Amino acid sequence: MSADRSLTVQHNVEPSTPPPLLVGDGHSLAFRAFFALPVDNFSTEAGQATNAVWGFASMLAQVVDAEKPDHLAVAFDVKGGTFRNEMLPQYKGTRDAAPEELLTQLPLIQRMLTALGIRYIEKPGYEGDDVIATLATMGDHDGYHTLVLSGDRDAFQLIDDNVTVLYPGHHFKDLKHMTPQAVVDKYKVTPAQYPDLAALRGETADNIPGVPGVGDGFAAKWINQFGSLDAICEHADEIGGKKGEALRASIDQVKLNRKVNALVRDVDLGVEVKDLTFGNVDTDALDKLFKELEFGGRTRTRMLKTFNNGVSAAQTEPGADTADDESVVSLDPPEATVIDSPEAFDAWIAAHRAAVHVPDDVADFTVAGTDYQGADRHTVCGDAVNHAWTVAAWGDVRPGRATMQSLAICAGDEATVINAPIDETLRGAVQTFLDGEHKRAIVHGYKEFLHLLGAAGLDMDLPMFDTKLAGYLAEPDFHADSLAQAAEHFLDFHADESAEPEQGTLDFADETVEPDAADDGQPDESRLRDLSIIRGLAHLLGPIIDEREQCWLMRAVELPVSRVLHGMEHTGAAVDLGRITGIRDQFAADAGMAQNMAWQFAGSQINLQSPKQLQKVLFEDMGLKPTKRTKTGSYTTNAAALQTLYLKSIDNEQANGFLGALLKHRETNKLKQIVQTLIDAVNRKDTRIHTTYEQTVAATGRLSSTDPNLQNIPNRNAAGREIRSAFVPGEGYESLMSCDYSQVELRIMADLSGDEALIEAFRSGADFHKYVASMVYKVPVDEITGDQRSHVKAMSYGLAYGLSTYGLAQQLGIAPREAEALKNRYFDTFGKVHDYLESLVASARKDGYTETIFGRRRYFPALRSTNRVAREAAERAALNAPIQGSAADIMKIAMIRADQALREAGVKSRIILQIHDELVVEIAPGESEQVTALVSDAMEHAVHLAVPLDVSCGIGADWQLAAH
DNA sequence: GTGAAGACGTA
DNA sequence: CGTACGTCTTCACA
Repeated sequence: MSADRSLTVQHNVEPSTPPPLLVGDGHSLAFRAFFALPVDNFSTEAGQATNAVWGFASMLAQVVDAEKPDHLAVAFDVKGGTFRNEMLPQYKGTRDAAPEELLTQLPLIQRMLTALGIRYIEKPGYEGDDVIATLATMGDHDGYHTLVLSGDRDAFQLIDDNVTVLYPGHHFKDLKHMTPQAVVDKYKVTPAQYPDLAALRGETADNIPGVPGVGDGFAAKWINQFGSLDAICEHADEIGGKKGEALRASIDQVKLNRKVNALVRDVDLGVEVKDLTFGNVDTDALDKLFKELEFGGRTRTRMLKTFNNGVSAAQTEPGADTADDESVVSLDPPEATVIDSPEAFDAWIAAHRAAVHVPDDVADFTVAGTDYQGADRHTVCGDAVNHAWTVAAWGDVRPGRATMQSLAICAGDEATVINAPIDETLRGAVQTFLDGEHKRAIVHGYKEFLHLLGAAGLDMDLPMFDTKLAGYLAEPDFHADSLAQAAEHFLDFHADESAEPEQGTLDFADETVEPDAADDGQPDESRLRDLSIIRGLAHLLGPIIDEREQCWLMRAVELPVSRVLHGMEHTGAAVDLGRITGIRDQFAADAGMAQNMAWQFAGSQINLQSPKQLQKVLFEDMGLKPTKRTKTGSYTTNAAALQTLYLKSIDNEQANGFLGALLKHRETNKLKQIVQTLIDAVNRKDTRIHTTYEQTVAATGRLSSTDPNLQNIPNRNAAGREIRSAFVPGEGYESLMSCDYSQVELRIMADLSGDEALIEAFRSGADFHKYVASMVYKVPVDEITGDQRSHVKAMSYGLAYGLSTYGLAQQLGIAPREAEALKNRYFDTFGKVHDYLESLVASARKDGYTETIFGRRRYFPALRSTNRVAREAAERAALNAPIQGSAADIMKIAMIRADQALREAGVKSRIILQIHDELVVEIAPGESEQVTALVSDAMEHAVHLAVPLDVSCGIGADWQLAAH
């Protein structure tokens, strides 16, 4: 990670073209905004949804900022049918197909456009697309360069040298500039031919059927072969095969499609392009509207900045607004006082204590004695987040090498800054403050903060609120790498370049700092800004967390787990350097041998790590028949493919020999690389590896591990497992213990589904998979074959992933029909599991999100995608999220309980690693029995389910030997 | 130098 | 055509 990171600014690189005319497709934008933003977060007190309005404003502003048009208009559909309905009865004007909650927002959007001084145009009997086509044609005629902002591909027919369509990608942000060349590249036809292609293919979103079995590819092929749709129809008889047959069958439909998708370019709009200027916002109307919609001043400022020419937002900052708009928190940096004596510190705290109001019942929430079964999860932070101490520190947060540069405490609009090094007496004063006030403090990234504090000899018990964790709970699919990114995402606050931290200073918690960091004693402006950003985030996120009843999740689970993780990272895992370098050398030797052998067979020294070179050797030089393709269309050379090729090439001595050596090289070289990465990560001071656990990355609630990743150390085969023997107890410790949950996810499914048969399978205490197999196949347990057991096992595990029968068949090497039969038998036996899994997807579709046992949410906007692949992927993820997430919650609670139990027992043993369902504990001499009992109890009783949680523990002289 | 692609390690 | 991650190497680009 580098310290000198600059914000990436999107520049539109078209210096030669004049400022263009921008025409927006109002309906398409509103639709997009509606589905992109959760209604929950965007509704007025009265219940009016505002997500589409806000999203519309934000998207349009974004595009105007990027493209800087000098003329602007937005086209809308008009309610009721158009001429198209008469031609095609099932045709749905997009407007009539929209959900009610979106429709009520369209008038608000139009009101907003009027207030912003932007022309919107609608024409009865026509669609917005026709208006756009007409404007683009008029613009073309008048010499403008026109940009059409639309997510509707019908607009592609308008593209020429003077008309570009801005087509949103997966994220609205990455707009594709669709030029004639871009259309040809993507579809292999010209923009003018695009409607022909669309007519053949159909448009599922508009309920327009095309030729069955014909997609973009075939449509383009025919168009290029015959020149046009008309010509294709004339020569339909000459096209063979099923597709030709299908074409002839739907020829009338296709012709109709073509009529319907042709846009009208000469609607009488009663305006001229030159009149479509903008830049005069009616601030009174806008303020009135935004007040109704309960939009904050930040949105207002953004709108004025983009749409109000000449008049700066600051000048028109509303005076009347401030009275009724307490919701706006200033992001101006606080006034700072640098302090270097305990007396001054105490005085500053005393003087600012009055600005902090946190009710005792909020402050005194404690985890001790909390019932993790969730009897009382209705704790709230309420308004306290706006009246707390904001505490932050800056420096290098990497575990094992953390250093703190400065620390700041903020109350109200003022802050005190303490620069390192902190002398003994001042440190005492600060520690006293932290001990007394931690419950009234908000931070951003408690774990990172603890690393910084620790570097200065300080510590702080659980704070009241953590904006990093809150942001993660609010939106687990979004991940900010820095505080600045969080500010951008949640607060729409863009750090301007002049305020960029100067070289060497560092961010908050996520990056390293140059040793020569500026040290003039003056508080850095960007650090003070960080404080106000944290306050802004708390102000925004506090109510969201409260409203979703996730305050308990943050305070009783995430924050305590942060503290445990800090300890694990700080402690690190001890490594036997001699052993690990020996392992590395062995793998290196094996890999070298395999490489030489592969080179001999190949006859040249190709790079075995280059898929590209391998493709050439295997599929061109040796002429082997490829198995599968990668997503980009080239032939895969992955292990599965190589294995298949290897087995098929027994009679080809050269290929067979090469493939064997290549497979061997793949395996050993990978292991060598893994081991080398670990060696590089060993901290020379203590010969331990200090990983970093990311608590806000995995969307399901799991942790992840980086720098290095200690959650993917090989464990599946003997050679790889050997690496684990290099992890050993450190100085003063005698062994390692590994405890893991068996089948947690399946147990969660048993509990949540309430399936009596599956619950019984777990309660019986027998070999679980064998027992399930006997139920599925209806034969006694002792007659279950190895195949039956493994098939059922794969089925069980596949359930939680949304595994298809095809995938199951492939994995087990059986026929799809057999897999189908297995699935049917399985669900006959465990019917409630089936119903439960379906209900997960159904409720996600209905509510937009899934929830774990403890109320952790994940949102799935893609469930409403018209793209089948995307939608089905979302369905599988929605199925998996509550199961994987609940397992993650349970493990987090187990970690908190285990850590607490070890502390209370006063033992030296400590948790050092977590691998999703496994904990590794470093055991001090004489503590093994006691610690085994404490940790396994903490894990087994983390929650109470309808089935027992089974934990198995093992102890050994290294991690490998601790396996059980 | 940066980013995408491909590969592969874990639960 | 199975979820969730992180990291390495190569290769094409700036």
